[in-house]
Amino acid sequence: MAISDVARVFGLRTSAIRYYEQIGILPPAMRKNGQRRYDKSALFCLAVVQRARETGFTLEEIRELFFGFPAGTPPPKRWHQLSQRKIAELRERMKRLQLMETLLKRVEDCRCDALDECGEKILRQRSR
Amino acid sequence: MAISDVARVFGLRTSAIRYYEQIGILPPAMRKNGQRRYDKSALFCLAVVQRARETGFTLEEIRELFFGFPAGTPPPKRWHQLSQRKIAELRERMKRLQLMETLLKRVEDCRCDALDECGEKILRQRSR
DNA sequence: CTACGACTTCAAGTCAACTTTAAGTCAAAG
DNA sequence: CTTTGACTTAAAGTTGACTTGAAGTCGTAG
Repeated sequence: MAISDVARVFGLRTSAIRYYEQIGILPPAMRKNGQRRYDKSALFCLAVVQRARETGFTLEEIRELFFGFPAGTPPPKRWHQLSQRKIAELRERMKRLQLMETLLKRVEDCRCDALDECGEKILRQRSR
Repeated sequence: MAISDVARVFGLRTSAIRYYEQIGILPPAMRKNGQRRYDKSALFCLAVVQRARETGFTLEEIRELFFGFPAGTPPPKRWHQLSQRKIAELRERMKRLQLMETLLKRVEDCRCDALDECGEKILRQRSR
């Protein structure tokens, strides 16, 4: 499989795939006339990367998933460890979104005649 | 009020305040010996900016809030219009977080012996 | 032979929202 | 007079995850 095919299958740009290889989260691809060719195990690897991205892991965390454990550490243990941190992070982000929602609703109650007045009210509220 | 006082009151760095001024979402501050001095109305303005940031608005959207409407447009109308877009965006982000949560939970069911196997399963699942 | 399309590398650019740095000004304190 | 500390500016750097651009290589079709 050529890089453009892989890109199509995974919905990625070829540049992204090269980038993943460059930063070392994909192993160097086999070459045919200097061009990358991908076999099943390369696809499996990329599938893991993509799933991890969808799950919210950063590329750095994905590197950790692959290389941050003693060789032979089983995947469940790896995933679990990374998940712990991620779930906490997720909760934080949920809270943040909920705060934003609350503030958005409060915005709808604005009856001010000028933006200065908004600022005044915000400061008054905050100092209490 | 000097810039450092304003920064302390608002929990911002002075550099952030200068930056806001630079990009035009804060009006040029009055000067005393070349140094910025802030009066009430400047504080009100910054309060609006900060509240909008907390609410999830980008600096670009805040610029819109201040300058993207015909002069004299009352704040409620301004806020409302921006809120509409933002609420939709918020829903998208919530959905994304919920997907991440789902995927995180699924990760916990991993029983694979090697990461390659994870990739294989992901691809099998996806093709169905 | 040449043109084409797809690939290659490496460096640099992009985005948002700031921060950091370098070099300079100023007023008050010692 | 000099030092100190807070301020000033403009420009460059930061972050993460890529993308884009320039310049070059390859195999194939005409």
